Amino acid sequence: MPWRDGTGPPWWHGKFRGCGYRLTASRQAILDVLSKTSKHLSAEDIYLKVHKIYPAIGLTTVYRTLELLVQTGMVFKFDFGDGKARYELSEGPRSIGHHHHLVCTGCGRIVDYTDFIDDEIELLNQTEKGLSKKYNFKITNHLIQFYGLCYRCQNIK
Amino acid sequence: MPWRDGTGPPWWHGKFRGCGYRLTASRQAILDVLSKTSKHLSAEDIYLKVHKIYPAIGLTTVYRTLELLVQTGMVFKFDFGDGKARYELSEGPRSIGHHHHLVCTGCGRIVDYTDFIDDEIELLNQTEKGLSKKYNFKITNHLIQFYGLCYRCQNIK
DNA sequence: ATATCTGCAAAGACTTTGCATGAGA
DNA sequence: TCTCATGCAAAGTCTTTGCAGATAT
Repeated sequence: MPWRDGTGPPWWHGKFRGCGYRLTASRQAILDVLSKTSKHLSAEDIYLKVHKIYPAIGLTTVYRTLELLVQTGMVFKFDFGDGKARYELSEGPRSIGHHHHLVCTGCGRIVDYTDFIDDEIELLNQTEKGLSKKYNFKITNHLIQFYGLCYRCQNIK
Repeated sequence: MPWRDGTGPPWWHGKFRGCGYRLTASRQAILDVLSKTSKHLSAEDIYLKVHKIYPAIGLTTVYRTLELLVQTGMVFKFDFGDGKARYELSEGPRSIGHHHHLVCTGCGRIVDYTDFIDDEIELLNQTEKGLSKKYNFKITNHLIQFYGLCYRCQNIK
């Protein structure tokens, strides 16, 4: 199974092996799309993109694969309030690509920001530790979003 | 219009007047339920509760009212990943009742916590300020949730 | 070989919309 | 009075499920 960039098997292979799941062409293609994208894709977005490189795939498989990926923690599922779920490859809460979201409640525009991530992460670590202990949770992820009006939407009406 | 506890008109009256919306019995009843509840109600939960004190109401009105309340910022809408939206009376990000959520991805249980709110709020204020400036957003709210497994779900399987 | 995965079609769940009636200011 | 609000029923969207055939290991 050749990797198009010659860098060897993607990091997610181990994950699949370990869990006893099969790494099929569909799943490969979905992960491929997710790993190369500009984020915030809905299930249908993903379906359409994957369909181009792997036309045999069905929307059902996309949903089923995403569910699997979310459960194994490889993908994070977001809700920005527009009725459809969005998916992003999860690189772990402390990895380079980690970011939080700023959502415009007027037009739905989403800004990824990383500006304050360091301070935020530091605080989140503490909070996480405290919460784990107090409530006996094993915390795996967090979600931080700010809501407001973008420049355009502030000036409408 | 008598208030059952004799404390005078609820704080939301002004809100309605100011926006030109009518304060109808349905809306009153919905706000009433929201203001007295143990939180995290879905639209249907609210419908059922309101229906008891105001049987003429329809589910449609609940949805329409909630949309209105969310838009005016009086209510906050949450998604905990179980397919239905949840609603909470918003008391403002710095008010007494403000809390964040800890969500069990195993069983869906939700814990409200306030333990670390003060530190979190302080950081959030700074972040908010920075984001507002940099991205030209008028920020009105934020969402913080931690995800993980509760004690029970950690020990299953 | 065999347990897992997939596509299609149909069902399911939550939410929104159209329209005529009813109610607040 | 006149606009805004409501209920009912129907439609809309996103997502999940059933099942027979295909596939990975």
